[in-house]
Amino acid sequence: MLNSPEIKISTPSGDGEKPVSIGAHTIKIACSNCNLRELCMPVGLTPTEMDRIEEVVASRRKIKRGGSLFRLGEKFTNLYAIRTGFFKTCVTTEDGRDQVTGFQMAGEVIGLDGIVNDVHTCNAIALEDAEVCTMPFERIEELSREVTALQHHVHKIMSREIVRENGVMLLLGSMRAEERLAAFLLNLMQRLHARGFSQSELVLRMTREEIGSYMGLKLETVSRTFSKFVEDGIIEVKQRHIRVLNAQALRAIVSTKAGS
Amino acid sequence: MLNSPEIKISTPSGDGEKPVSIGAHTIKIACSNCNLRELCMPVGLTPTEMDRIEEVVASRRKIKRGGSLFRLGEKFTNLYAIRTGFFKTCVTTEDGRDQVTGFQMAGEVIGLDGIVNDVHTCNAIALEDAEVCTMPFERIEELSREVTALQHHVHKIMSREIVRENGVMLLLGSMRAEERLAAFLLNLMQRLHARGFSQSELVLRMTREEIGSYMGLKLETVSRTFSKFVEDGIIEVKQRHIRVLNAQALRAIVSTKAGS
DNA sequence: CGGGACGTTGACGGTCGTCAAAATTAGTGG
DNA sequence: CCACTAATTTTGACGACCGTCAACGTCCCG
Repeated sequence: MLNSPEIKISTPSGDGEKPVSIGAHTIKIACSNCNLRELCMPVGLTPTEMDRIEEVVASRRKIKRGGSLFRLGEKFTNLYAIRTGFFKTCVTTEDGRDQVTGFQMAGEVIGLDGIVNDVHTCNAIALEDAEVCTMPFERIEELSREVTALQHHVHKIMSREIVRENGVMLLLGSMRAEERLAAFLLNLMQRLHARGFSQSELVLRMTREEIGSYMGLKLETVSRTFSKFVEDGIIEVKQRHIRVLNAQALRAIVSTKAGS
Repeated sequence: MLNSPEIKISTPSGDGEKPVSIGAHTIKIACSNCNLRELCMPVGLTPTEMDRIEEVVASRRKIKRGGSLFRLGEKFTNLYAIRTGFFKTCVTTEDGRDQVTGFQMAGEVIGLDGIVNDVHTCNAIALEDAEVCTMPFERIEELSREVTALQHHVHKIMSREIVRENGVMLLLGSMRAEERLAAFLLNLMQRLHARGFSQSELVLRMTREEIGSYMGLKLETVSRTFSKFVEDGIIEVKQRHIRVLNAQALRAIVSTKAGS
């Protein structure tokens, strides 16, 4: 609902092979070695195609926690594949409104909003120290004219984002606070699990206020609702550490026809 | 906010050249003659490219009011360009929830949700008798490998949809009923105006309930809010006919920092 | 003319936002 | 390592906004 559920990589790993420093230089970027390739890249590529796609990945870039990958109004030139870390994207209006439009984690692609007008329409902020692969969009377009699998892949990534946003609209338009937050937790768990993390434990990288913004709620409501889940024995909360004791109960909350 | 605002075609027309029947057959589909081409098609094509793109448009299809163009769960094969008529797209869940995710009018492309998994994830329902151009997605992909302008165009259309949905999320997540409906009316007006219709008068093709679903409100709230706008002298309402008396007031309502 | 879909309006209540205060944690500099 | 401040979180009291339920009015179409 919040994210398409079919993503599941086969070789999960906590941190994976970092760009190891040998003396003064760093090992060449190599998607073929990257444990996230099944998330970022098309499957079933020939070695030749793989090589060519690696050329698209121009460089890596590190972002400190709180720093921005791109900002609203900046010229669009690159898409970014997240290697490590956690981002939020948010739109802001002149009158000071601010809306988190998504949270992105390793293996996800960020920056698609910039394509229409060659300008980014949202901010991408790192919620923890992060590293991204920079992919000049012009080169993606060039190469996807030649490598059909890449073309498909780009289309699917964009379509997936559209479908994800449809799910968020459903959530914002018709669910009550408990349902929204249950869906939110389930979605995070599912995505983290697909990356090899625990099914039941997770660490929130964002504040209650950011969760609230994403879910169309105030931070107090987020806090209260978490507290209620704790009372009901559904989760344990210790600051940003959350342990899900009863995932089935969360699923039941989401699919309760109430509210509407 | 609800739709990207930069679309503006230069040769608007009320109904345009329909597929005129001459005797038993219909005039060949010709994008080059279509008055909507500036909405559906890339600009600056060579005549050769234009010819090739016309081959992609396989056929036309008429949908009666209330009929569906595609349904949730159906196999995805085509994108559709709306020639005439008005559609809604909506997602439904097992537990009976229903959320309108967008309203589409002439010149807009519909069906992008199906690309990720080759299955449509929403329903597209005609709100009035409609006609669409059917564009097999495989052929779009083929041709956009060869015609760069088409490739750009496809990417922009998808990105535009992502940005539109970001706007809706902002609206659903942080605006109050009056703000939502003011934004809704302004958006419809802007899109209709770009198609050559009046700046100030519009006919709603959807029910209060459908507006409410899109905006995350109940139909009673929609009705009440319209009534309030009437009291305030901002609009006139006669059933589905709406005349905007004070667009500036609507804009002021949207950008009031109130609410969140 | 009559039935059904759609729209309007009122009364009432629930959910969630607002405001405020206190508790806990994180971050910073000595 | 500790003190101190800022940031985040929790909890409570209260009220506003909007949903719910209900009744009535209007339009459309056979």
